[in-house]
Amino acid sequence: MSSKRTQPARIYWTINELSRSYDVTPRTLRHYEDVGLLSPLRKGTQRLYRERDRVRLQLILRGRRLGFGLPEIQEMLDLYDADPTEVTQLRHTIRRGDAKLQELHDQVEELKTLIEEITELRATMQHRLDQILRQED
Amino acid sequence: MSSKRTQPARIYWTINELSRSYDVTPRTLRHYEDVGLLSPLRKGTQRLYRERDRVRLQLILRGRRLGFGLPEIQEMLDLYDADPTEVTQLRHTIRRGDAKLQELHDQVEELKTLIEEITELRATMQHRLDQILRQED
DNA sequence: CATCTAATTTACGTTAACGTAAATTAGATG
DNA sequence: CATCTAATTTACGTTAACGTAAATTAGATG
Repeated sequence: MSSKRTQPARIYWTINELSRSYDVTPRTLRHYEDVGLLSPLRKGTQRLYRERDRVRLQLILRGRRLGFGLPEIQEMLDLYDADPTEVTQLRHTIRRGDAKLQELHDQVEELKTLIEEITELRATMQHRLDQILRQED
Repeated sequence: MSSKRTQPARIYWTINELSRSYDVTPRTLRHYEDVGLLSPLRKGTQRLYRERDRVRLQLILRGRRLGFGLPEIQEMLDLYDADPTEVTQLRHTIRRGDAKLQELHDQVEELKTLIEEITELRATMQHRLDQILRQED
């Protein structure tokens, strides 16, 4: 098992640094904070994002690419925040994790079905194309 | 190869019949028509949905479950409407189908990664829970 | 101290995907 | 013909996820 706890190259990022490296606007980062997805530190009035915020942002953006809404992304991020000393919390969080996993598996299945259908459609069109081109000779 | 062209049980559905069987409101069906996703016949002023509209509606609703927007769903539906006698159209549609397939494959990969992460998180929480319960004895 | 620059807050604007209410119409039925 | 019922159109409303503009602030620099 490879050890975790590798030193991150940096400790703090400003809003502009973080927004540039993930190709989002500062406004987007502030919005994610407004709805509770991120919670950077403050140095006076300025936001300071830590490694934790960076990781969360990556999860958020992947969630968006996958078509999830921010509330649903929130639910998934919450899974990472269960107090590991509280039996009740652990039990509940495991249950919700299982439910989410079920949904995600279903979604993979639907995506695969869609891929199959388009693949078959593609093949049909290719055959038609080949037929036409052969007739032209 | 099983023959296609099975007789559908019915030929026409009204907007209420269709909306009930797919658990959407009539307004939703009208909206999909407004944006060009469906195009039912008219008997006077009344809409008549055919088998084709039913199939399209299924594709639309699956697209929505997968998190796609209506314009993106439109693109995918367009793949089914290429004129199979036009070489140029076939070529273009095959290309766009391939591009879409690439995106869908990427999306499956991201989903699988997400599933793996949550699965591992679940395992970690289960271990913590087991530890705590053992200590209580 | 004056001037930049990066960041901030406030607040109104926009797009997508319908919801909802109101007024109208077309057949079916007694 | 009167009355229902299922549909229709019109048009304004709502939520999500930010965009955008304006006014303000906090350090950094000459």
